[in-house]
Amino acid sequence: MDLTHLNEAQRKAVRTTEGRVLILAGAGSGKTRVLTFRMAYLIQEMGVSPDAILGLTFTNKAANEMRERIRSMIPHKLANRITLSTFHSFCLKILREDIHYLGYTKAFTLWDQSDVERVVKIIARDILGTESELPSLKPTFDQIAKARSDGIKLEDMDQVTWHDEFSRTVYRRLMDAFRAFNALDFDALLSETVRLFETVPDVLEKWSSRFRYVMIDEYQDTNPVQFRLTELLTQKHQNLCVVGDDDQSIYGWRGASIKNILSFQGTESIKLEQNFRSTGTILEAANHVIRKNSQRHDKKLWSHKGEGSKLEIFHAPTDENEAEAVIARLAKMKESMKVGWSHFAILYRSNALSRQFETALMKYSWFDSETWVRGIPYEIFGGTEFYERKEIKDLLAYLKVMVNPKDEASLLRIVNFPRRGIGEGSLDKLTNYNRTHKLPLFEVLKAPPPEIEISPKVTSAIQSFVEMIEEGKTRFENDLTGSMLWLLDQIDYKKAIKEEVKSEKMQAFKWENVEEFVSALKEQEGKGGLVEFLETSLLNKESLKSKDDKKTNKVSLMTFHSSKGLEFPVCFLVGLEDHIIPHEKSALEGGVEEERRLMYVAITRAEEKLVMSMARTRKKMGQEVHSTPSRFLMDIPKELLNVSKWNDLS
DNA sequence: CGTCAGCGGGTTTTT
DNA sequence: CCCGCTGACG
Repeated sequence: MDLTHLNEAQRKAVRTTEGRVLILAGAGSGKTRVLTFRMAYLIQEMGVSPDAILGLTFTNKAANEMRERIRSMIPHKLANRITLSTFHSFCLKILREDIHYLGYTKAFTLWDQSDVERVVKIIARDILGTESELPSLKPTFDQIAKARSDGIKLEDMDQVTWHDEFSRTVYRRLMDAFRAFNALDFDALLSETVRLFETVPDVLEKWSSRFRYVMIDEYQDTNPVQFRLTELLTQKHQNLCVVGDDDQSIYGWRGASIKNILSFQGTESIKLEQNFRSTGTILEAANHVIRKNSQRHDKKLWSHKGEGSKLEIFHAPTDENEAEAVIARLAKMKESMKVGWSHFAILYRSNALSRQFETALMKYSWFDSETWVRGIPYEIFGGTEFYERKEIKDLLAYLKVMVNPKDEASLLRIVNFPRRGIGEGSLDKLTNYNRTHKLPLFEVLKAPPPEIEISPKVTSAIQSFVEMIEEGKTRFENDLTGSMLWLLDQIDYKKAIKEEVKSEKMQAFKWENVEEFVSALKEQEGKGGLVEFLETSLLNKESLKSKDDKKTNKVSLMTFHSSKGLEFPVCFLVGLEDHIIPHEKSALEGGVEEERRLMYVAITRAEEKLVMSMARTRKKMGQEVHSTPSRFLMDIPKELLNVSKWNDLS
């Protein structure tokens, strides 16, 4: 295999196939390239069967990208046999095969955050009784989320310092609910797989003997449960290659444990420090910012691209001025560089900052082939995802109930939406009954026991609801799209939207989403049934989003977090003020190191030019506040900077 | 049972 | 300032 186009460190990483290998891959150092070469090398040079190789990533995008690259290197037939998926899809695959050992059935459904929150609320109300006021559940959610991503088991719960007994009880009952409702959420996919491996040795034996070579991407983002999972999976063959960059660990607040990469017990450690993305000046600035951190593997990025231009920085009087100045510079650069809008990205710490840049982009007029155009095309990445939208979740809930009638979170979501006269009073009686008798709610709806007092009106509403679900179940088995149209008609969803939101614009938007949902379903037609559709819509949201937004001629707007892994010729880092970055809330809990890494991630997105900006006063939650430049800017040597006046474009 | 006003809460979100 | 949820009313 030809490895001559790799540098020395990359070659070493590809050739070191045995044992526990740590590859510290700096930003833009060709990490994906190394991983794919390594897989191809294992197959072609070491004679390893592709069936014995497992590659785990965090995103579908990364998994797909790797698959594509591998397919260009080795025969498709071989490439397709490599198991290359996200942690979550991989666990799903295992659980669909073996979850019966844990008391679920294979038809289990997936819950998203809102389903879990709904159930936690029910549990909380049940514990506290209907009379007392429901306290804010946020601390409880946070505690439970932390315990779950740390993989604290129920029997070990004493180890946790619980804020109060309440959270502990909720946690226990949430875990019971998963089993009772035959449902799992994202965290449970991982933790139940670990539990399965730990309690059923045969299952662990089956999966761990199959994968002789395991590779983990973005290892700095793994949480303790994922750590445990990979350790279990590789304990037999001990060939584990982890790739990551501790300097880009920015998801600690979500449970990721930077310790996993900092104290990885390996037989070999390789650093990739040559950067193929950015100019020397950009890298030097980045190096200066990150080296102040104490908890890190020492690394220093360098590149062959030459020094490049200095980093531009300016300080505007107000946030509005800042946005206007950024857009004016952006437009001017586009003109002089003769490039498309997609060469530019505007990156910010938090979503709230995007507004003024949107406004400025929409207001800006520019000259395009002999005509004046008002508004620069842009796209906001992140934001409310398609599948997070209420109308989509409602429809998903209908489908989930048809697949798994035990799924009470989904059932409660739709039993009276759109309104069909099954009010809270009647529902309370029904849920009380089903909980005391330990029956699935849907069974109770099917045959409401006579001792429950419900009006005939409500009874008949329940009956027709049940009949509709039952009929839908049969319909969806043969035809997805047609059945969906039938369902939309049955529940008169168009009318429901009209009643829900006033503005016609919003109604049209929501209906468009529904139509998009139907076409997503159409695409699934022939590829699989409802179960598969529900899986992709929850675990692979990206693939079902409208595809036309790729490679379009638009300016990209996104948070520092969402920009990880991406690159743009020109990046504008905006709102670089103390309290924004480092964020005031992170500063308190010693999270400043993570904020610094976030700043580092943002800087290293730029290939050619980097422009940084801030404002002296900013509107924050309706109020004017004064702000000062980010302390991280002080770590960039003056000679790398070109300080300009905010309103001076020359 | 359904509607609307008034209140609390607002950092980041790969799956 | 802007949102979603709760709880008091019609």
